Amino acid sequence: MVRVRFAPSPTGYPHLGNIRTALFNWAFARHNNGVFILRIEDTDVARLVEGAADVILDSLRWLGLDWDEGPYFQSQRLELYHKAVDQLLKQELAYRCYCSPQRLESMRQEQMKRKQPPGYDRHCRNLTREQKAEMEASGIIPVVRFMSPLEGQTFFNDLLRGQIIFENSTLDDFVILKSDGYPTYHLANIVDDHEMAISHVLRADEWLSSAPRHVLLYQAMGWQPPLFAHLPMILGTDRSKLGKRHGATAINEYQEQGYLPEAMFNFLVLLGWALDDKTEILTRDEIVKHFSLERISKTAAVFNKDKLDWMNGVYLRGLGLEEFVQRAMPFLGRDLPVEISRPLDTGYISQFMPLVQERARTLAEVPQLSDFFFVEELEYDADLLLGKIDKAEAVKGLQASIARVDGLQDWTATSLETVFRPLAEELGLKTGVFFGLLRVAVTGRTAAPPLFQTMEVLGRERCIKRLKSAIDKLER
RNA sequence: GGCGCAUUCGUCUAGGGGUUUAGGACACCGCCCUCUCAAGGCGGAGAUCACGGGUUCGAAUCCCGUAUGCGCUACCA
Repeated sequence: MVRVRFAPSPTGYPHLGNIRTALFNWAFARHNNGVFILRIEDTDVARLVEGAADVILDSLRWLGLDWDEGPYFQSQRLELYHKAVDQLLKQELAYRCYCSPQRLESMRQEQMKRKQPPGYDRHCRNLTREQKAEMEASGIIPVVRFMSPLEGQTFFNDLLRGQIIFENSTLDDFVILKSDGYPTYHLANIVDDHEMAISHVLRADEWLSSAPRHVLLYQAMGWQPPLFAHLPMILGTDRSKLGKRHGATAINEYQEQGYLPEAMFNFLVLLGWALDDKTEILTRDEIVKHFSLERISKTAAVFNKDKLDWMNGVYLRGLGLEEFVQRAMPFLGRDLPVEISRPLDTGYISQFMPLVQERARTLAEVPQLSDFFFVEELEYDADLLLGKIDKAEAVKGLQASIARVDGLQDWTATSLETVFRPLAEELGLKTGVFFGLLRVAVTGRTAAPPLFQTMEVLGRERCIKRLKSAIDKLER
């Protein structure tokens, strides 16, 4: 039975890398009809970020990474860890350490200065009974350290990278229980993974170095360790570990920026995993069907926003009109100028959304792509009207247009086109130039959806008003 | 500094000894379509597969070194 877990710590908002790890775990579980467990590793009271756990849960829900068990909170399972610590203490596989943070700090400084590998000097490892009693009496609250073997090797088989071997002499006596009574990651992690019968630990590469500690702890507890696979990391553009200085990294920011969860899902799975030599767009079902550890790459991946944008556009265009409108609505409400009265008219919006849908790469672009459909007064620089023609020609063209269109029988894209094409010729203007003039007059910009379709949606009244206002602008 | 992992176009990747003149995608450039933009179609440029040694009839693919990058080296996860 495959049982995997995603075990984030609520010390910050989940970034792309965290979520990609969650995604791989989820996909692995679903592919194997296994169980996906969510566990919040909130053992660092000092760095805990208010609300982070909720953001983590929301982000997972947003991407549809549903969990079968949990969320468990380690802060509510302290007895479990204390029990393990007691066992290790009793077996003399761990010991209390009374060293002050100051002593540890100066020890490290000294080691650095001498270019020695930093690590706990095992000062408290061999305290005499009397010394221990003395320390206890002094009122110092100790930490508990694991008694690492001084020689030999610790090894395990990483599912992705093969046999990994560490010299025990390079390991120090790491802390397993802090003085505030909370366990460290290392201890809590192995206790819970054992307790929850985790079969595979799929976690980021950054944990590889501490894996031998975990193996040692499993051995000390007399437990069978799970299988390990250390996943490649996701790096920033500068190839370093993802962090705040890389701009938007928290997954919820992408939601706010108008990325579709299904696009994000697809994009993220391809950061470190590939189906074959050409498939880029995969449905969630296809991913579940084909996902396998063997096809996970071993090298860290740089996050490429351009490709995400492209992929999001693909998904956006694949949406049905109604679906697209529904998804775009919150963004229109949020970003359209405040003067535009709400609630927005869905019927009207649905008329031009097909035009916008083809052009948007994110939902957040929808408002700026379509604001001229809403706004009463267009604001633009009159010079835009004068692309390749002079003022007189422009005014003449606009006046002729108004005259021609004022009494037009039916106001549709096709009928408008049959009016304006000949008019361009009459005016001696290339269609590109003439239509460009009209486009600016009607939309206030040089790049917009097809002119006549736009005019049809805008309606006669509004179009004529805008043509007139363009003349005003020129003559002002 | 020590330990560990990694190294194929700018980026994401395919490749698991001969089928490779190293394939695809994003981005980039050009052409087509076209009222602009976008989308789409076609084409192009872009990787001496980090480097150096082996093994082999034959290596991007296996082995060993070197270099570089990243990670860890906390009473953080």
